[in-house]
Amino acid sequence: MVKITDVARHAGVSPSTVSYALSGKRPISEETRQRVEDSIRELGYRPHAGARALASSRSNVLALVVPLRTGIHVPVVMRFAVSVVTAARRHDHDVLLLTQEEGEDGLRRVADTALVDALIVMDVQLHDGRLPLLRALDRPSVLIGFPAEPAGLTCIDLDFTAAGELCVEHLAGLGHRVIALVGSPPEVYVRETGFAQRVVRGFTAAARRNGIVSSVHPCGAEPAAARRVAERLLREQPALTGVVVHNEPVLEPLIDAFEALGLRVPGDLSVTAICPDELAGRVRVPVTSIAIPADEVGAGSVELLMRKLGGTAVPEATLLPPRLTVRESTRPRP
Amino acid sequence: MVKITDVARHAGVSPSTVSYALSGKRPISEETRQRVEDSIRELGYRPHAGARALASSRSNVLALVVPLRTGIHVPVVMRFAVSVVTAARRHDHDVLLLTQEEGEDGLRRVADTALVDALIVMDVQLHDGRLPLLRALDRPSVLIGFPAEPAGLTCIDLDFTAAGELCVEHLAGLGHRVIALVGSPPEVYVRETGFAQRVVRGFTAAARRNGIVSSVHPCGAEPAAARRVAERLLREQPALTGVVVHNEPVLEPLIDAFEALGLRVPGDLSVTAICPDELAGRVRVPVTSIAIPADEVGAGSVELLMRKLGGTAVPEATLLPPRLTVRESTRPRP
DNA sequence: TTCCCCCGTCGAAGCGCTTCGACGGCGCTC
DNA sequence: GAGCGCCGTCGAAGCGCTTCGACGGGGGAA
Repeated sequence: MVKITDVARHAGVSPSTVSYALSGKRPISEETRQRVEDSIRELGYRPHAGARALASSRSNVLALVVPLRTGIHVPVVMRFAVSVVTAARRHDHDVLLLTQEEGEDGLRRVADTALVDALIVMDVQLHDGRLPLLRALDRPSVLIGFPAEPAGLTCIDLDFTAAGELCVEHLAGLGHRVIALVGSPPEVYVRETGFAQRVVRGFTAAARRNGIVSSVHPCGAEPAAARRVAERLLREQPALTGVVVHNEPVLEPLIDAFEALGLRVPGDLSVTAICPDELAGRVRVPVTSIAIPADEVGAGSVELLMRKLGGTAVPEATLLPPRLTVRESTRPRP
Repeated sequence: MVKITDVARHAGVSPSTVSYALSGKRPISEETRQRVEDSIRELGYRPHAGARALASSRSNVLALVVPLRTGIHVPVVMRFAVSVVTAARRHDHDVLLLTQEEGEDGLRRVADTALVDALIVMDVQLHDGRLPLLRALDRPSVLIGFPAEPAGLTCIDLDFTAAGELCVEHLAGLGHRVIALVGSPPEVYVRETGFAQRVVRGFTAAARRNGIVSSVHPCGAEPAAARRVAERLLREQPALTGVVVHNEPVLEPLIDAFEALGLRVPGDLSVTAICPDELAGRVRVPVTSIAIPADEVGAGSVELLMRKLGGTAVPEATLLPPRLTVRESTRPRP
């Protein structure tokens, strides 16, 4: 293994000069820096991560806690994870993967052993047991999602309330007067996952504001559940002309079910969704939708952490505004 | 921060004794160990990961490279990742997440900086550019999947050839004489991803051996592609009574498409799949399937790495035997 | 011309842990 | 009863890096 002293000797400088040339924490003449860089390249020097972490008390590693519960859409989680890794690399950091399963102990462990400098926690519940720990930890953290009481924490997410509202406004603008929200699986609401409830709140508020008849229907992730919901909607809301879907795996089956029941999309029924663009565009009838901005959220959470690590204050709440993309599944009320 | 010297002082022993009590690398009297453990608990001591890594030249971190290409089923990737993390934790290791995007440089970086002790690489291509690097690296690695030339490497995966065969044998045993394989998206074959081609090979060989008329059909991941394949099969193979599906997202849409074309499953058509059990059981007609043993593969890859890190020799190839679970989608030929 | 300051560099002191050699003391063996 | 060996523990030497204080020399100000 080639170490910093080897580079120093080869470049004819002291180890500290090599270190400063690398970190830029003190001025180094252009000429010396060049020599050092040449030596580094020539010898293939790579600083030892552990030694660096020990001396600088910075590991340059971020912890990412991913959820593995039922009812959450795995591809979205993966997109978050990938964007976090990519953004972290841009800041010369790596990402340690933790599963929800390890829970609080895992968080405490990686923080206390100084394995990581900071933490990103996904899938936050409204009353999440990890919140006190995160507040108490001596390391910065960012939550993807909002708990009921976010004071003292840093949170980032799509503004799901506004997303629910925006879907309704869009349908209202097209003249629809009776609409329904097909939501996440029941267990997601039972767990009090913030984002699902926020969609409901936005949806309901906007409907009331627009004098629209509305109803909310949690729905399992299986096609059969979608069919049941579709049948029930037709039965109970015969005047229905607009549907908002917040449940990825069920989007296409639901449209199929409506069509099987004789309702054309968008002819008889306008459908909007809150889901990844990729999914919305891939459905048989491309669906007007609000994207889950996984990349922005992932990159944003890393950005926030970097600022906190740098000692800069950051806002406690970062809500990304929803953007609605009109596709072929919505149309003015006939 | 409480360090090992604090614990030592508190327990009335030397730091090295604390270290040995923790690692068990030298005998420590039961009484002393007890005192040390009490002190550790009382003071809330956590060894500093960087210091440990520096002194022991072991970081207790594994690198996991996850794919993010199109055509591979994300939930399966996630299951692998989670099982790797879980297994790693059982061996007191953590997992660093790398994306394919970083490529060879990322692998070299985490290995050379001693950030990780060993590497797990998923989604290996038949002629993967990373293979020479992995062979040259001074750190052990395990591939999930098999390249064309696995000599000098350690690989683990489901025996996809045997899986393809087993599906055919099952259908043959039920009397089916004309069968088709609906495979992964075309790009997966173009990339020469080992597992997809192995299924084809096993499928074809077993069909020939059993005197069965067979055909292979790559298929995109969208429902529309499934419908096209279903129509084409009916047109070109009117005598078809058995289908093997190796394409997760398309499994249910394909069955729907067959039924829409008037073919009942399993009445007119027997269907088997190679896919996660979770998916197979969730389809409207629960599908006879061979599971992707993500947990065994993930845990197995960690186990192999641990043995390699321990200096034990391990087999170059570990092929997990396929297990077929009979559900409701297969039936003797009418 | 002199003084001061700052730029660029060096040396040394750790960061917190592991590990190796050493060393008492006890129980055996012969 | 003397000696050998082993068990349990200690002390010290690093592991490879960062960082702090120090210092020589050159340029600008007075």
